[in-house]
Amino acid sequence: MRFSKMFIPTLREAPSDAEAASHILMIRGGYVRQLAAGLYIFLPLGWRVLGKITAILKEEMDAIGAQEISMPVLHPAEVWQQTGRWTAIGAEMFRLKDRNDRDFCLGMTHEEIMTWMASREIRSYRDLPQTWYQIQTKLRDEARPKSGVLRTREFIMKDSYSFDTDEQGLDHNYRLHAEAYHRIYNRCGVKFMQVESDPGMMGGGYSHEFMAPSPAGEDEVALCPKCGYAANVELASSVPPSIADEDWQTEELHTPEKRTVGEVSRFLKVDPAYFIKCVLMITEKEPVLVLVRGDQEVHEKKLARIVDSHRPAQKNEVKDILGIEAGFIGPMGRRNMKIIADPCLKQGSYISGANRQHYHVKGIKADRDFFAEWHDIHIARQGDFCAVCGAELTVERVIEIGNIFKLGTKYSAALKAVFLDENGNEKPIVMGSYGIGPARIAAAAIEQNYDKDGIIWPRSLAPFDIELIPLNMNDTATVEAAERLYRELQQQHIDVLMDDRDLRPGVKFKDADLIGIPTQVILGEKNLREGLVEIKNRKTRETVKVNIEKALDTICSLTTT
RNA sequence: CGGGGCGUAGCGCAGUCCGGUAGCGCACACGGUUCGGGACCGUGGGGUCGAAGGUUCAAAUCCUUUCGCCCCGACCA
Repeated sequence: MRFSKMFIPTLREAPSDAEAASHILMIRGGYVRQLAAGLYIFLPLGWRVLGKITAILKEEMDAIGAQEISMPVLHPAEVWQQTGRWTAIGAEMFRLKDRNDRDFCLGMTHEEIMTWMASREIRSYRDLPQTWYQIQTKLRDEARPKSGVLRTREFIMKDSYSFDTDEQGLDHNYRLHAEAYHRIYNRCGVKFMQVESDPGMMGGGYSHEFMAPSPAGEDEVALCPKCGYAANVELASSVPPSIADEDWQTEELHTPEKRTVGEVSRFLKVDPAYFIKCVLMITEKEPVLVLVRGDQEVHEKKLARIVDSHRPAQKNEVKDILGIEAGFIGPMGRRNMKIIADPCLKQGSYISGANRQHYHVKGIKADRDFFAEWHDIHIARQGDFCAVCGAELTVERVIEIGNIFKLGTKYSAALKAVFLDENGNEKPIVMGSYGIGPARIAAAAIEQNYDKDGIIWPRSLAPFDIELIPLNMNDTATVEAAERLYRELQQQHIDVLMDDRDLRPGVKFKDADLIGIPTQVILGEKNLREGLVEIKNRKTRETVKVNIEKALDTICSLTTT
């Protein structure tokens, strides 16, 4: 490809509304343009990168026996109504009506439609197992699209779905997918880890996420360096650092106008870890008192798994329900109320609200002064200890680049996707679903590999294998040498971009670094007179001069390793 | 959905407080000099100042409404 013919609108300056490195560089490098919030156009370079990724996805999916198909993006409401997700999912689903006033939605994912297909055609255990996948557009009306291509309202996803007769079959397909994902990320050159995750709205009991470590990520994972425990902090269990047991007598303390743990802690000069943080939550059934240690915080998702939907009580609700202002509520004596407490409060003696205006109580002990249901509900933090082996956990920020779910029979039961087993018994198909976002892989690859001058693509994702840079387009010798090398490289099926623009060398160098093709071949007048060209590594900036006759071989050996 | 910020030429910005009819850099076009890390000189084109309404002799600037975009939070397969 000739640079002069290709649409590569590079930008000298970063757009003011971009923050993440991948966002800035994809725009500056002419890879993408934004149409509206969360809607991106992939320009030729960007589309080539996605093409590289989807090619890898197809190879690895095909290799585990998955079959590529393609499903509509426009879905009739009925199918989603049958699984209950038409109502379970809120504003995040794009909904519309056709001319006959029939309800439709735009597909956020394809469990429903895949299962619908299976329900129509799968009859017998002999038809199973099956794995179907597609690389296709999803639409979600995200509350907050952000970070360029990382969180968008429309995006391409590789989604596969496995159909099995039993749990063993599902286990097998789940494992095959996990292994394929490992190969995919390795081939794409992104650093990643597999962690336990919350299945959330997908339902089913078991799922993992694949995470690319990056400060630009939106998720956090807790990792144990010793035993390898790895989980999204949404569900990671951890043991907070223990505190010395204080043998306090129960006593009320006057704490005028001191309401938060921080305020009372400073006022009494006692570490926040010796407090019980006490929050009133309103659930559908009843108000619930939620307790964590003063230095910890409640994790909404962990709590949601126990009490379902809930919200913090308003100030006036606290007063109505507990009869005391929010700053002074405590667990003591609240026998006829549901209390959920974090297990780290079982031991020790604590300070909390006295249920009396401007007073706190010191010396509160579990199972004496209050009685609770014990659940891990605190947010796992750096410095907490592993619940499995006791080693110190680290917490890292990550980009979610894939997930795998064991769905079980949730969708097949709802949509009557059933088969007859060997004994003629009707059973629901056992399903799994598996997603990967190619644009997120591309963004993660950039977040993990860039410098001040631009992108540094892993070879497997780069839009071209090499960039040829003839410096002076007015020098016949340069142009002839470049054209010859260009032809020869193409004959070797090496993807080559030749910057044949009649521009100053500086501009070409800057653009080349920005675009980030891993190998640059520089043809300068002086070197050519000695029969030499330069081969430069974008990442290390190391340059070797080689004889032009040997350039082809050298480049070939670079691009194949 | 709550909080904050920003909408002025393709991009980055100034001008808004204090009203007087729009400017800078880059990019673009043409001419010339240049040519190994985003050159220089000259000439030139390009803007309903996000939109609507209002105040005023006069609005990018003041007031009201509205739309869009970004960031933080909530939410999120």
